[in-house]
Amino acid sequence: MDDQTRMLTGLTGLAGLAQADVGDPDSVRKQQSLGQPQQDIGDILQQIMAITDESLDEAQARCWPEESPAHWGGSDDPTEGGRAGGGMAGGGLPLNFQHRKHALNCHRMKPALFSVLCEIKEKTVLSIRGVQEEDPPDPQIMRLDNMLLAEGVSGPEKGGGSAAAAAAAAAAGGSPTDSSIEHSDYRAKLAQIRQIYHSELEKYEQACSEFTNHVMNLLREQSRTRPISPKEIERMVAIIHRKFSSIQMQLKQSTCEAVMILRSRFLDARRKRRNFNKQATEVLNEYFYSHLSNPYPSEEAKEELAKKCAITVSQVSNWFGNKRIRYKKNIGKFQEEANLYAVKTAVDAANVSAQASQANSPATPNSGGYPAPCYTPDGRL
DNA sequence: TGAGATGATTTTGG
DNA sequence: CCAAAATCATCTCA
Repeated sequence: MDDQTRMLTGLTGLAGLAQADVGDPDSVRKQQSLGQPQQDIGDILQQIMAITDESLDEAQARCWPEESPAHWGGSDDPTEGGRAGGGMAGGGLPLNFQHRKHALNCHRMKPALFSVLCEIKEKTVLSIRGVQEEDPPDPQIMRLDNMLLAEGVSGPEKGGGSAAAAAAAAAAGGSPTDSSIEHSDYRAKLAQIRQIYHSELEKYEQACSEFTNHVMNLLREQSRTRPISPKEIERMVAIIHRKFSSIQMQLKQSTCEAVMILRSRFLDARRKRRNFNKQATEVLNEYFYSHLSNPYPSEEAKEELAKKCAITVSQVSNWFGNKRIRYKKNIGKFQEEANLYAVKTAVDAANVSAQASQANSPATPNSGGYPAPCYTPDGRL
């Protein structure tokens, strides 16, 4: 960078240009001390301007001086280039394009000029572009990442996945035997998804790094002939990564969808609903009808019932919720059942041998609770 | 195979 | 937040 600043002090025209284009106050100061190589710089600058002013066709045409040798003159005199750039494009030039290019490349001022051009470019084009290209971590992709991690698709090999699945299975509250069968099935499918996901991800990553390398090499190569700063290359790499990450997001999205479908297929409790066994229903009904005036078992009662029926507490709650609403909705339909359990309870309580009774008197609402059938303690209705 | 039963989940209301 | 009510999805059985 030292070289560069030293060189800058001599850049009469360029400093002006930089100031005009970029508004860099420093360049004003820098142009005040003029060194010896002023002539050379002016010359090179003119040449550069001439090149940029030329159309591609003109430049190409000049690569072949033998086609119009008379046109080119023969002078190597640097003062020849002292005219305005625009004029050069129209009139005869002292050097053909390749010669000029070579001369420029070999010139000792070239690195300094190049870095100045890079700087100007950076400050104009790139800064404008940079405004809309800030990339905060995409919330969408973060969400997808989190979900994939939680489902055990990404992240550590087995631990996360089976733990999450086990937790889900436990939450679903199925019976241990068939849940383990379905569980292994689920795990197999999840592993399949996981494998596909990882292989695709690897493919994308490989393609991304290959492409990035390719572009970087290309830009490095080009940076020998046109002003490309390392920062610009960096920026390009960032752009490529953004593009690839948007592709990755699609992969993640579809993986998430696949996992969700799998989950709903295997782990949605409704999909593997089993009716409670007869004994369990009996226990629950017994409790319900014997507490018909207040069919709301306490937490302890629920736990007790859950244990007796080999189901979970929340299943007991569900059962009572369903039972209450369905009983209330259609008392008539449950009358027979109510009587049956009423008899049963009464008999148990009185500890006397009961005789079956087919009477079905209409239920009468009891105080504040659910309508209950009438019965006497000895089992007669 | 379809209607009703039933367990689970979601929505609603206090 | 809890229970009621509505709804869903599956099971059972004629």
